[in-house]
Amino acid sequence: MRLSQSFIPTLKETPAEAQIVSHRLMLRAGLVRQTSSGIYAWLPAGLRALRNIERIVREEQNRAGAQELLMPTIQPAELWRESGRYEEYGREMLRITDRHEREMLYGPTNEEMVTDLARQSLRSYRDLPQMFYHIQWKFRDEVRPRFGVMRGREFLMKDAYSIDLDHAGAVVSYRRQMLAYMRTFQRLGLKAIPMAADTGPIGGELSHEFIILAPTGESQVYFDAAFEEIDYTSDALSGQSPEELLRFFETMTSHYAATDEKHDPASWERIASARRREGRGIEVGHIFYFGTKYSAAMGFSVAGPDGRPVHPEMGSYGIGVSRLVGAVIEASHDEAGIIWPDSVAPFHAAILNLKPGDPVCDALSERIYAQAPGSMLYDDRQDRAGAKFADADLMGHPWQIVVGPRGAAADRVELKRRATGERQDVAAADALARIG
RNA sequence: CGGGGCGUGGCGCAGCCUGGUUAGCGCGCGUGUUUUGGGUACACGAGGCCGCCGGUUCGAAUCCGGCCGCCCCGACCA
Repeated sequence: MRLSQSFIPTLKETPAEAQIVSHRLMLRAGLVRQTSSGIYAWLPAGLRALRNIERIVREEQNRAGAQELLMPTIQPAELWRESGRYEEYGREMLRITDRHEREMLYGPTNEEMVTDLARQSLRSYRDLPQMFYHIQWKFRDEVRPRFGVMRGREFLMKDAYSIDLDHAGAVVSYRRQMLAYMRTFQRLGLKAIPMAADTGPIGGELSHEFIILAPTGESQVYFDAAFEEIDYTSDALSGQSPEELLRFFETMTSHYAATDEKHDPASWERIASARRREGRGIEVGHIFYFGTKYSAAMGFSVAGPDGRPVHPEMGSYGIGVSRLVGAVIEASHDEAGIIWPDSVAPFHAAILNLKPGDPVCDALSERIYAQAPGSMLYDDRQDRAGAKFADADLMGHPWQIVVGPRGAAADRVELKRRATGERQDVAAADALARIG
């Protein structure tokens, strides 16, 4: 993408409404613009980051055996009356009436709809297990939206649903999702900690929330260093047989991890002090096992092996995809701007042409850009070098390829790694190979 | 929902208390010159129904009332 022709409106000053660092940087780097309280438009660079996160979430869901589908944003109130949540959910649910006076709602989650789809077509225990997911916009009419996309009213969420014949099967599905979550967050460059959690309005008996570490997180968290040491993407964890999943789950739940509300100093003291870790955390995912809560309430049953009807055991698994864009920035930034992990960055590298109009600089910049126009942002603006450096740091590209008159004459460019600030002078021909 | 605050060119703000001539400053934007490896300097210029509606007044950005929007703290959440 050529910056001179792109809609990436960066800001030198911070808009007054933005309080936390990710919100400020998202506005300043031209990733999003607010259209109403808690509702945002995603601009080209922001959308690219959002799509990258979405892609990783999708790959890990597929790997976990979940099938992607896409359910609507608007749902009929009737379904929610069946489960009893239409009344329960309260003002947080955005209710809509269509022209025929039918009551509808903008979905805050999809348990009812999944159960309805399942009961229409799943009739036998032979049809189970099933695991579905979709990545769809949700709406929760928060009393007080804040923190930019981290706590918006409209947000993009991955929600998955497991349907198993019995408790044993449901627990395997639950563990499978837990592993997918750890892999997903690791690939996003985040340190994630699973913590036992309350089940809230979704209900159920087994639940974990996933907290990622960020210096500006909302809550204090305490955990065992073990969580930092496991490579969740390793082959050892790729088999996913029930036995392997059990071992994994036991590892996850055997180590201490708690938010400050549930922190137990006595247990904490029992951990070797060198292994104690604490920090600030942001919740980015939540998984629930809720058994037959919806299948029973909504009359979803399948024929069991003995011919008798059985209510399947279900679970649901959410990841706040749009929230993660903010969360990644909270976890990775400095005074100058965003520091994107390679896997999330809207652009892998920016080419900074320090002297546009100079035939040598232009030719060299164009030559590099032509090699990978899809993954690079070419700063071809008629602007001062300082402005380009500042914008590139703000936008957080993992790499900057600096093309200046001095180096270009010798066919050399400077590579800057955003995360470390490290610079190296390399032959132009080697530049792309060096940055992967 | 309880408590607090704010709406003035694209962004950040001043002016409002103590109504009165062309509504101001910085940044950004445009043109020209200048500068050329970390937001250059100078000059000229464009851009505003002062959130909306109503009231008071000879006169309202300024005073009064209502409405709308946005932000912060708290309770609540992916």
